[in-house]
Amino acid sequence: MSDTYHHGNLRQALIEAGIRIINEQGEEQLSLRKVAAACEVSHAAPYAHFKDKEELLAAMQNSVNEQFTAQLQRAIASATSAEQKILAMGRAYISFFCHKPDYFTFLFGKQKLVAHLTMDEEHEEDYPPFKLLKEVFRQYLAESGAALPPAEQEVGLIKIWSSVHGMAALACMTGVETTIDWEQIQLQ
Amino acid sequence: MSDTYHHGNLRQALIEAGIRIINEQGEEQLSLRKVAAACEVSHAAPYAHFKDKEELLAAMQNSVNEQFTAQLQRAIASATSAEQKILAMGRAYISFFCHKPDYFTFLFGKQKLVAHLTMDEEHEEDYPPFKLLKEVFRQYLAESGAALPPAEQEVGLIKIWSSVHGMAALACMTGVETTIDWEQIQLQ
DNA sequence: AGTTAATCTTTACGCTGTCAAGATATAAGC
DNA sequence: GCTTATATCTTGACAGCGTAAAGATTAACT
Repeated sequence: MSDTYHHGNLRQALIEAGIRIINEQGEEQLSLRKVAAACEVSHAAPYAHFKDKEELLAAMQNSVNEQFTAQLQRAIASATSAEQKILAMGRAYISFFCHKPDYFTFLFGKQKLVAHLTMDEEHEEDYPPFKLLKEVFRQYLAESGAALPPAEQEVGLIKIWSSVHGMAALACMTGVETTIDWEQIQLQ
Repeated sequence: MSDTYHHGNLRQALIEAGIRIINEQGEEQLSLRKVAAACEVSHAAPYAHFKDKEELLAAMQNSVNEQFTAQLQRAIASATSAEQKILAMGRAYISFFCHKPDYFTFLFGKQKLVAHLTMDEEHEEDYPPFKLLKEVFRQYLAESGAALPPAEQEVGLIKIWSSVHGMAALACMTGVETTIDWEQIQLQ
């Protein structure tokens, strides 16, 4: 009878409503029923699009990860040398979470990252931001000319990601992102 | 009537049962009612000792943090020079979470760390592991003799903590703690 | 037009955190 | 020693949660 029995694009609306709730009320306040209500839909409607609450959360994380990856890509594109690309990417990585600290816990809170910490192969299923770093680091190795043994290459890769991710974590956990200019801290 | 109407030390028992549940079933499976049941006590009994679920969680985190800090202190005590103390502490930091990855999310999942990232003052309320690092880093600066300007000291402090914490995060998130010997990776 | 599949609603269930009221054990005061 | 008070624990209740089943509504296809 009603002209809006079908929502039209409920799946996407649920994802966006969920992200909005996280930004406005925090992740702890997020519930399937609230997300459904925000879309003006019954509390069981989401089950037509997601088998689980977990599956909705995964879709939301995918969406946020796309924003994150896009920001990293823009930073890389804006730099010329491979070394500058790495530094720009690190700054963008930290900057992203300084502006949205809630996203840090949301993306990394329940561990599930796939990342082969080796330089030898390509792994399609690797976490996209990590794949980006690996690409740029490969360029850096080629550009610098030094033929490092594989073990040292992997250590270098881990060191860069660790310090960048660690700085983002510290900024978000300590809440001092406003008093310290993290992006200005030299990475190497 | 019953000889065990009063538990004796329910508060501590609840804390330990909660930590046990996290280790055996994961943090997501933890509920106040399960913790109470594990202590063979009614579901509302915890409210005589904790105003909230959050307050019980905070007490559990305190307990885990004490184990963590104790391990760091042992590592520091086992080294001679300040430089070795820093390296030993970093390895212990990473080692702690490699052996208990669930503790990483549990301790750092909901951001709340207090840490004044400056070298000039003492702050009693700072996160204990951070206070330890600050102490040892101060020793290191004195030992190395180089009189760095305060800004560079603080950057050094942040860099060390970031890379160590970041490595622990990566180890826990990627689940490769078994294939990579994180403790062997040189920190500096 | 009639069938099928996708989408959404309604209803129901068990689990959760929390509160209020009452029961019971310990401690304190006389 | 008895009473009183306080801390501790139980019972019962409530709203909110995730989820499943059954039915209603719409869209798509033949």
